[in-house]
Order: sequence, then C-alpha cells, then structure tokens
Amino acid sequence: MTVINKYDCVLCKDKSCAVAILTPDELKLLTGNCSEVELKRGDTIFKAGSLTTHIVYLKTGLVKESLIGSNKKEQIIQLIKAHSYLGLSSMLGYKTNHYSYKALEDLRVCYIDSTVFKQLVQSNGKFAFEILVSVSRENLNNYHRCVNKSLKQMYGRFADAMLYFSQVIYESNTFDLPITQNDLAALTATTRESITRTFTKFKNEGIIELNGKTITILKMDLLENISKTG
Amino acid sequence: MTVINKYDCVLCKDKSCAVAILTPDELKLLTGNCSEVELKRGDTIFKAGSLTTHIVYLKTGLVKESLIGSNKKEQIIQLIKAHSYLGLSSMLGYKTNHYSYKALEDLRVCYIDSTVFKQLVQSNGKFAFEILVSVSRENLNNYHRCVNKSLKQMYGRFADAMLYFSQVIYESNTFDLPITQNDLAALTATTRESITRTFTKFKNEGIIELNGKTITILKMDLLENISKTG
DNA sequence: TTGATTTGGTGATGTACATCACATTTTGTA
DNA sequence: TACAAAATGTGATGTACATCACCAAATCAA
Repeated sequence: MTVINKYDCVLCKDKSCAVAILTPDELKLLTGNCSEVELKRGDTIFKAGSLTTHIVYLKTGLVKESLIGSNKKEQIIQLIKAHSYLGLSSMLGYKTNHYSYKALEDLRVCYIDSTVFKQLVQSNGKFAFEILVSVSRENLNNYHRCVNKSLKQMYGRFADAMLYFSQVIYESNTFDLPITQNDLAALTATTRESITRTFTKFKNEGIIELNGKTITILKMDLLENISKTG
Repeated sequence: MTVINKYDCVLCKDKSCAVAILTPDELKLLTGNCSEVELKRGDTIFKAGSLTTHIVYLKTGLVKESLIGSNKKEQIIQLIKAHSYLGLSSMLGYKTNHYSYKALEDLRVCYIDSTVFKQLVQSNGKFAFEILVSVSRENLNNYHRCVNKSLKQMYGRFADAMLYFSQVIYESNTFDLPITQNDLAALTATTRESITRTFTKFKNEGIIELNGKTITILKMDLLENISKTG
C-alpha cells in the first residue's frame, strides 16, 4: 500500500458528486483530512468488525463487498465500481463496519476521517442530501438483489448475476469475470459445483459463451426471461 | 381513513428525533405541509409503484412492509413500529415507492409533502444527519435479516422470526402474533405448511408455547442457538 | 521447471423443503 | 345464527440442489 503525494481535493478529477457541492472552506477541511493510497489486487481494504474511524472513497478499480454468516459461509453483497464510498451505512449508523472489502483490481482510494465527514454532513445540507440519495439507492438495489436470492431458484439467480455483470458492472455483452466460481457461488447463494453445472448448461443451450474468464452473452432476451421466471 | 384536526408539529408528542432538531421556522413550514390521518387494521397505506409525492410518518401502530417478487410471491421485509418513516429510501432515491405498506393495527400517521421534506434535509444538515443515521441503521438491519434468509435453513429462519418478534418488536417473551402463518411464511421465505410443521415441532420440544395467537418463548437460549447454527 | 495450491469439471447420493391434496378450525359478515 | 371465506393442521410425494468424492487444469511460488 502506497501513500500518494497529497493534492488538493478541489483539483481531484475523481471526486464524488456530493463533494463537488462543498464550499471552498469545506473542501479545504476535506483536503486536510484525506489521504490517497494505492492498493493491489487481492488486498483487503478493511474487514467487518473494524472501527469506522475512516471512510474510504474508491477513486479507481473494482471492490468486492462481503460478509461471513454465522455458519461461516461467505455472502457477497455487491461489487463496487469507482466513484463510490465503501461502508457509508456502517459509518453513519454504527461504530463498526458491517462488511468486508477486498480489491478485485489494483485500486486508488482515499481515506477520509469519519468525524470530518460527519461534520460536513451536518454543516452542509445539500451535501447531506446527495449522500442520502446515494445511500438510499445503493441500499434499495442491494436489498432487491438480496430478496431475489430467496425468491428465485438457481437458474434465475445465475441469470441475475450474469445480467448484473453485463448491465451494471461492465455495461457490455462481453466481459471478463472478475471473480472465481467460488465467489460467484457466494454472490448467488449457491455452491461452486452448481455454478459449474449451470455454466455448462447455459453454454450448451447457446445462452452464453465462455472462453477462460471471458463471458459473452449470446441470448440476452432469454437470459432476462430466465431471470424473470426464476 | 379519517383526517384529524391539524395541530402544530411543535406540540406533537410523537414527532421523530430528527424533527425535534428543526428550527421554529422549519417546524412552521412542516406544520403547514403535514396532515394527520387515522387508518384501520387491514388498510393499505400505499403500494409499491405509487409516486413518492408524500412521505408517511407512523405515529402509533404497527405496519407491514412488503413487496411482490416477479414470481408473484410476497416477501415481507420488516414490521415497522411507531415513530418511524415509511419508505424513506424510496422517496429519497427514486420517484416511486419500492415497497407496499399495510396496517397490522389501527394507526395514526402523518402525510408530509415530500418536496418540503427534501427541502428540510437540504436546509438543515443536522436534521439530514439524523435521517441519514436512521436510514443507514434500518437498511443494515433489513439487509442482515435478508442475508440470513439465504444463509440459514428453515428452523434457523423460524427461530430468527421468533426472536425478531420477541426482542425487536414487542421486547417481551410473550406476545400476540400480529400476522397470519401465511405472512410468517412470507417473512421467513418458506411456505405456510412448513410454518405449521415448525410450530408443532417447536411446541413438542418445549421451546415455545402457542395458545391461539399468543406465543410464549420458554427456552430463549435454545432458540438463540438454533438461530446461530442455522 | 517443478511441485504445491488454488480453481474448475462431473458423477453418485442424500435430504430439506416445496408441492399437492384434504380435513378441520376460526373468522368475518349477511 | 348461519354460511362463506380465510386460516390452520397433517400426511404423501416429488425435486431442486447440497454434499461428497475424485480428477483435471490453471496458477503461483521457489
């Protein structure tokens, strides 16, 4: 993990929509309490249970958000793309983080002192409003996907995952799967073996193409239908 | 549904912690854009898909929050106790409500114009902060319970539901189940038949007592253990 | 380059739980 | 009070998917 020369948040090209609203004075305060760091693929950013002394803003890269259930099984909540905060709800609602965060690619992140962040929320209602909107959307989306896990059965959940990568994460019909099949099982609440079997089935039916880690969706409408019917 | 004589939000004894923070001017604005209504058990407050023109604050009573999946199955997200807002995340993040709300008891609610509510968030950072904290906590709690549905199996989820009623909703070892076994199935992601069977099993094992709708938890530690081991 | 570790593929087997099909009891209402 | 509708109880049956067991392929580390 490499700390980068600190530069002014005003000039930062990766800053969040919320931070863009801050006044010059507030931006100065932020700059003084923010440090940029580079992380490598596979690095843990922070773990569930850690104190929320800092909030992390993801400038570039892809991150896995997950938790371990009481039965020791991992559950992946979402993948987080650049220009998002990690663990906002935990930081705002509690003293400890509820989820763990791991780098799926090399990352650039900013660590922001959480006291300063909360201070900014309280001093600038428009900033607070932007944060509220993004927290609300993120939570509704996550919840929606979580509900589907107990409402749909395996093929439907698998289709959901493929659509998630294609439409939300990469916005393309072709993409390289950034996680292992084990992780894919943790994302779709099933087992690694079932993922393998579903891959071969979907390949055989010409719904998707799979070359190594590269997935191409051939029949999008069929995939969406499988997602709907569960 | 009965509209009550409007009285000043300043004098309201059921106002939220967030509203208690507002300035006299802001409270005046709220009073002018808020109306209290009485609803009967079984009434629908609003449905998923409706426009978020108003936000509803629950003054007294118990509410069921739910959604219908694409496979037509209902899923209950949570029961909401007095002194909470209904559908805050939807109102803040989107133009339409994502969940439906139904009265499990007779209710008293306030309808607040959502434009005014958003205005208050933007004009008062401390108010916004309180809202942010409650949205964050509610979402983390809901998500946690949702994750357990796909991580644990039936007895564990049933135990979770019993603990939810006992510890979160009623804060007592004895309580009257406010929902049918059908609803209980929708809350625990199982079927009505399985709920019945689990009831008889837990009764026979002396974990709970069931008289009509009245449930008494006899072995709390055992129930917590079942919840943990799934 | 080699051996170790992680990841991925596939069959055989078991089981948790849904589904179906009724009977019975309770609740709401005409 | 009586009848319909909703809610509950319980068995028989089926199946989706986990689990186990083992092998092959890819990746990593020395």
